[in-house]
Amino acid sequence: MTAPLTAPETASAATDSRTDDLDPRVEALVNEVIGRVADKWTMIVLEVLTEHGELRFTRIGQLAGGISQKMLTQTLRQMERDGLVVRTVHPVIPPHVEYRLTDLGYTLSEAFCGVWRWAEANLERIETARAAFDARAAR
Amino acid sequence: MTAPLTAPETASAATDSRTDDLDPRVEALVNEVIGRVADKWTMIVLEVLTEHGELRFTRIGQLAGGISQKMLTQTLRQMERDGLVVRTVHPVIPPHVEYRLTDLGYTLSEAFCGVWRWAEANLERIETARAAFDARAAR
DNA sequence: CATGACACTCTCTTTCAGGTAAGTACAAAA
DNA sequence: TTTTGTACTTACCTGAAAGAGAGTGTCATG
Repeated sequence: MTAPLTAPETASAATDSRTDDLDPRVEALVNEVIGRVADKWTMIVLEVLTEHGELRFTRIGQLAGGISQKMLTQTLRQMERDGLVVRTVHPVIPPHVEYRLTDLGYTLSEAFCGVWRWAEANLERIETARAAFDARAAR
Repeated sequence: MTAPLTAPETASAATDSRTDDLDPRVEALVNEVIGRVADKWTMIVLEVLTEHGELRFTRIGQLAGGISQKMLTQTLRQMERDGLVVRTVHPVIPPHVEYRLTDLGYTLSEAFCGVWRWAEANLERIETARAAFDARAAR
């Protein structure tokens, strides 16, 4: 048995090995939510909408840069489902659909801002660390 | 031409469509860093090490839950390379290797804490939104 | 001499995210 | 009548990620 690295459950079930520190199912949901939200395109769309306010489909695609229609639709749908954006359809002849962040979307955007700032602030440190590591490994 | 959704570059190169707000290459790097760091296993290992301090390989695997040795090694290597963890090898007979977060690792952990907290705080809102969306879509 | 402990490493196979390209619906404009 | 614009679907395909499972090196122990 070399696989998944399981904890020795045989030992004290009381002491436990701290598999859950807060809650069993909350942690799972939090992970799932983060997993979805930490998605590349979701983050980019979030940023685009944060900076430009209400936009329509094609425009978001342009501003996001390099996203396919398929992924854009998909991302937007998920975000709508999660309550991060509102989709407003104007029933006119050439379709006209607008997207904008909800309050929830904005708060998420702010939360991510911390990570974004961290990345910006520590870019150099990371590159230095990488260079050092690679140099060490080269031997 | 149905693909990648490009911006109309034909128009004023001066006005630009705000493809870069801060920096062309910095943004790319930031994205790359976030992409790596926002990885599922990286976040989990980060959390485990934040909460338990210095740990050895197998123990991290147990605490992370469900990670394969392969992914654990890979994740840990990347984190080491990026300067997020230090790997200490004690050259004894059955190998003994310990991992702990660097200062950089801690700061990242803190930055992520914001997102984590956001997820915890808004779980219900998200679930409600999803339920509402699914109900609407069911028609 | 076989076994076990520990931290990997290697290979094989499956899964799936995401890209490409084409199609749909509808009406107004050319 | 063909084209245009807009916001999507749908079908197909591929490369990369990740999981399973076995193998490696080393020495102490039984």
